[in-house]
Amino acid sequence: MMEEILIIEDDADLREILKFSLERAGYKTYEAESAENGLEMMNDRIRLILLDVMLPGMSGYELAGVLREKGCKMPIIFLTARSSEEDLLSGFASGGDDYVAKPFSTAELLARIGAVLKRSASSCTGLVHCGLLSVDLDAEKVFLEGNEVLFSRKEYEILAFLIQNQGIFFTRSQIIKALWLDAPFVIDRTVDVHIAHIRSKLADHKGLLVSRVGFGYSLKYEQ
Amino acid sequence: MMEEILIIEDDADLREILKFSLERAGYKTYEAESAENGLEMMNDRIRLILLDVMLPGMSGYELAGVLREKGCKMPIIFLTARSSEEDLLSGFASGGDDYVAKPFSTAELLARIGAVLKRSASSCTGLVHCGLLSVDLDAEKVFLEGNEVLFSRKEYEILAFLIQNQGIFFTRSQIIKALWLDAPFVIDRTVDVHIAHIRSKLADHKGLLVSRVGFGYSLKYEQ
DNA sequence: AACGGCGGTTAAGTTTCTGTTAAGCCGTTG
DNA sequence: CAACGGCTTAACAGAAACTTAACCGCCGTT
Repeated sequence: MMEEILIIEDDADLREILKFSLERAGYKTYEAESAENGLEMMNDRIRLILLDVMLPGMSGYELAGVLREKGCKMPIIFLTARSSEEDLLSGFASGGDDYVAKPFSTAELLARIGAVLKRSASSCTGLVHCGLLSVDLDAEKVFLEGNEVLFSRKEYEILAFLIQNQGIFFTRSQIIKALWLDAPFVIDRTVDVHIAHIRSKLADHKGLLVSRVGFGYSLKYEQ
Repeated sequence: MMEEILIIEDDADLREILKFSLERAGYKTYEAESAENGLEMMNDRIRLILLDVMLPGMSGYELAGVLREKGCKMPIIFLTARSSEEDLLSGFASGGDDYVAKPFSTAELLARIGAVLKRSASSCTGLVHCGLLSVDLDAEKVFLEGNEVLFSRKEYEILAFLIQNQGIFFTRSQIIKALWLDAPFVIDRTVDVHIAHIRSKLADHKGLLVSRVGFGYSLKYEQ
């Protein structure tokens, strides 16, 4: 599934560079040359807005304010020529998620986009999702395709830990340090066994719980 | 991943307003009504503390002192009545801290929070770039043009080492001394092989990883 | 033109890591 | 007391990674 990004930038050259870089990185892009134009192109498929602050007519900040007032929580990355503190402040004040000063490197921008998208993907409730797997951290329950699945305590703790840090790999030692607060002298293999049990309960979704030699285990929803 | 903020404020109304504003701005909040209470709620997920200076029992300043003594470097934003004690504050304001005088606007507070969080994040950011290559030192992930590329552990260690010392050449022996802490008797050629693997994964960006006779290997972004 | 030093690559052997099953231990429950 | 479930360790086959050795090619020197 391709992430869609709206670029709002009046400089045609920069817009073209952004479009090219983002599409090469696998994003689908929409382009607008003004805030008004961008507002029209808004739709709920768009996952992120790259927003120039200096635009003819309505400024980027104003647009951000309008969007937030409309209840639109989409993440915004502001592009600005000036790197003064004021810009940063007003960018955040209008609810922006990040801020990149021109000139910026493509790699930096891509990295920020990745970070912002990832951040916005994980929600703030006690319910955490990873594909068709959901964990209710408050009730300490696990659901697979909407049906509750029972896990033992240690299995649950590992699963909850991993799903709260999706996409990051943890070695057995790290998992033990994090979860075996009372008995930090447990053998690495103990984790393996719990992982095996978790996997068997994940049934058709074993693929969510991956391992990488030298890096450990991670819960990740791909594709 | 959502930023978590601890609010320590004894006025229930103000606490509620803060909670509401921060959560609307996308932060997760914890609330405490006293310094002692706040100390209990401390955990290392919390990225920022909003701390009233006038609290029943232990004051905000005292709490800050206790936290700093415990080696806790978390940024703190003090909330204080306008008239008083700015000298005292300015002494404290070193090291990522800030203060906001009551009454304050939500926008101002959010801006300050954003600035402080950004400052504390960028001061120790785990993201290092070299051209279109990025390495996330925290998540131990490598990105090429924004797409993740998988490296084995040794490959990753070498790449991370080189990108953190961009532009400097390291001989095979130096690399071995730095990275093979457990087995410093490894043959030089081992490094060559890992370098070859890394290069093949760098695809169109092999040019970033250069070698110089007699000097060794280096990661450098030119032009 | 032959040689030797050096870097790059490939292929193989060896080691380490992973997934799984089985079994022992312990506290709880009936 | 026996049965049970959960946690932990042990053991082993298969997979992945690491290391070594050997080979190829480049380049400067003789």
